[in-house]
Amino acid sequence: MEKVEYNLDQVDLQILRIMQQNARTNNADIARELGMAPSAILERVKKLEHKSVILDYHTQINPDALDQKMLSFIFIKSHDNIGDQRVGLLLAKIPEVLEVHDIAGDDGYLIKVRTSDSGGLVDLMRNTLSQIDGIISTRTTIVLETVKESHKLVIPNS
Amino acid sequence: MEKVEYNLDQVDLQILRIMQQNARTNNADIARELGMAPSAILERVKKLEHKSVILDYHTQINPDALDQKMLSFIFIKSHDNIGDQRVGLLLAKIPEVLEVHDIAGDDGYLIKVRTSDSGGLVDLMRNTLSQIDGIISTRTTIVLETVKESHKLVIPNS
DNA sequence: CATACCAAATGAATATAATTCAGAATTTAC
DNA sequence: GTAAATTCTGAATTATATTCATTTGGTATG
Repeated sequence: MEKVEYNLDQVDLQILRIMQQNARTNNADIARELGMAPSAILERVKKLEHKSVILDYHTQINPDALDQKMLSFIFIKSHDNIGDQRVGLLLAKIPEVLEVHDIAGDDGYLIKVRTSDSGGLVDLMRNTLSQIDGIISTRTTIVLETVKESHKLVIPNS
Repeated sequence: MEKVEYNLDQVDLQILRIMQQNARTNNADIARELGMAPSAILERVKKLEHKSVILDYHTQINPDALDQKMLSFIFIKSHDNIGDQRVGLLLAKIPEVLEVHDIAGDDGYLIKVRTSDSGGLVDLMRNTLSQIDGIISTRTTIVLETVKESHKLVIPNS
């Protein structure tokens, strides 16, 4: 783990707040909102990108529109030891697997998976997960309905 | 549930693919890449927004930089009946609660929570969750490390 | 088939925004 | 305090967004 200093000031936080709300807000608008020159904002945004404060600009697409109506969470018990993430890294390579979290307690992972339907989930488990050596067991939780799905972090006021 | 036709053609899918990769890719670049006029792309993007195919443009911020190092998933058993989501909606209002999923089987919810540290999590559970009437029990899963966290859907080739 | 119709694309014109950079202002470190 | 570094401004240039009249292509219809 590297020690990194992020050192965000008030203006940085405001920029992040605006861009987290809408990643396509343009420089000029941000500048107007903060009462600064667009060039200053541009520099700051680039710096935030370089410092890996901003990781990505992402378009959230309606899963229904792409016929990915099914969401599931799967707990996976593995033979991975502490510090080893072989199984985790293999899971991460699967496109339908959106998230892979190494969790405490159970020497296992929690993964988030999107498929078209239950058939797609079964296929994934039969054809892909079963190919991964080191998986001991799985426990699947099916999402009936998503009430909230945000990626917006709480940005401190100061 | 409304019946909606999304009717995405090849060009739409390509646009989505590009924009999912980088939400800040500009119109002109997309147009160049697809060999079309920028104005045509603009129209399509606006239509995708109106049709709610594109839901949001979101900046993914490094949680460490905002001192939100702790990620947890909490299973919540509630008194909500089928079709009722009172507890779910209350959970959704909590800013630290990024996701709320109504899950099958347990008449409960799975929520994703980001806090600064374990103290922040304890605070949240003591001060906020405990205020919600109808929660029967909680089971917390702590994330040691996130191996993958993507929001990119699998976009079909055709 | 010809015609009308609709949806979507082009391309030119205009309005805005991004980007660069020199110089001024501010902050930081000693 | 002062030098060095950082950040800001504002003007100039380049590039992009946006609008819109016109064209194109597909499809239904008499």
